[in-house]
Amino acid sequence: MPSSVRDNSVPYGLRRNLHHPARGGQCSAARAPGHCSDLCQACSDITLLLRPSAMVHHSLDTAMSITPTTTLDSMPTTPWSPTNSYPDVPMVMSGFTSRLWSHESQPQFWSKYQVWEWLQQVLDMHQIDAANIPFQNFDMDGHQLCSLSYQDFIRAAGSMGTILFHSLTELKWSAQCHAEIGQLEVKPELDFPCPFPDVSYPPGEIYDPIIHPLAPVASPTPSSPADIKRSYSRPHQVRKHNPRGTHLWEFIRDILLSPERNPGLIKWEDRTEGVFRFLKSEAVAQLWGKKKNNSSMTYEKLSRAMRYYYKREILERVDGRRLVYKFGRNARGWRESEK
DNA sequence: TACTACTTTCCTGCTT
DNA sequence: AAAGCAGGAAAGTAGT
Repeated sequence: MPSSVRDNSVPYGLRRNLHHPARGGQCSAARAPGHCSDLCQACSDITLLLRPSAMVHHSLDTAMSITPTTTLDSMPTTPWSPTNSYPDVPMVMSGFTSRLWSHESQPQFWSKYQVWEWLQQVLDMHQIDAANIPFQNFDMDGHQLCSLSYQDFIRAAGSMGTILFHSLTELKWSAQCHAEIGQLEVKPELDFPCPFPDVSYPPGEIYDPIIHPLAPVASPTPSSPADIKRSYSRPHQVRKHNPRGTHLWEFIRDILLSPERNPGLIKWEDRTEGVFRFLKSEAVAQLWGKKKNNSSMTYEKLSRAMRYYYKREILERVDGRRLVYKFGRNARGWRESEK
């Protein structure tokens, strides 16, 4: 239908139902967040994602006082990584329990070794040369690390201090989010004041795995601190310019690779085969819309874009399963071996 | 400015 | 009945 004859004064969801009488009554809030007086699932999901302020303040107040249970010399029994911190289990909000956010994933409980791992992974994520960070200044465990102020980070790591502080803050935030997520009061709020003035996102902005790629997913875990230092010897790498910004499939991929920042949105169905499923389809669409500054983004539109990827073999069809997609031969960066 | 790649919007028909 | 999938068509957006 030519756009000239489209009735754009009527929301598409309603227009569609007008054209499609079988579709009356779907929640239009998913298509127009903030305009729904009754809570629907999508609104609730978004709220959970966008409303961390209370949790964060609580996190900052209380996290520091937690007594570490690890010693300086204790070594982790398992490598610290988002993948093994988050087993492939359903991660819907309501079912999110503390077993998915174990002590070893909380910065407060890190050993000295884990602090170094974190340093390495932040550097990997930002492709920063290790020479930029004086490791001797971070010869401490997680409890001590968490007690550092922003200024302490600046003193310890110079310009890198901001990145490190930012990363640690997010991890503490995540830890607290996950600890409290089950008790979280659900309200239809879409904006929140940024809790970290020194490292703030723009007002109302939510975590974006592309803009803020702080989740440590970049590299294999070294077997020792010595390996960590050796791995830093490579020259500083420059990110490949992506003139179009992040594509949808990359956005989806990065959510999958950073589940601790977007719990319960998308989950791997088959990690090895690249099969994944949307758990909160409208929430993902809202997140994508937020990134594209498009408040009217819906899963319906997002899924159309996803279907275009079939032709380009960035995605493959998964027949007979709703909300399930599979990375295709032209998708890059999702395999564990590619990290 | 034109071209291009990619995404978004709208739609119908169908399936789950 | 509602939600999701498939895919055509066209418009919008942004980089070159």
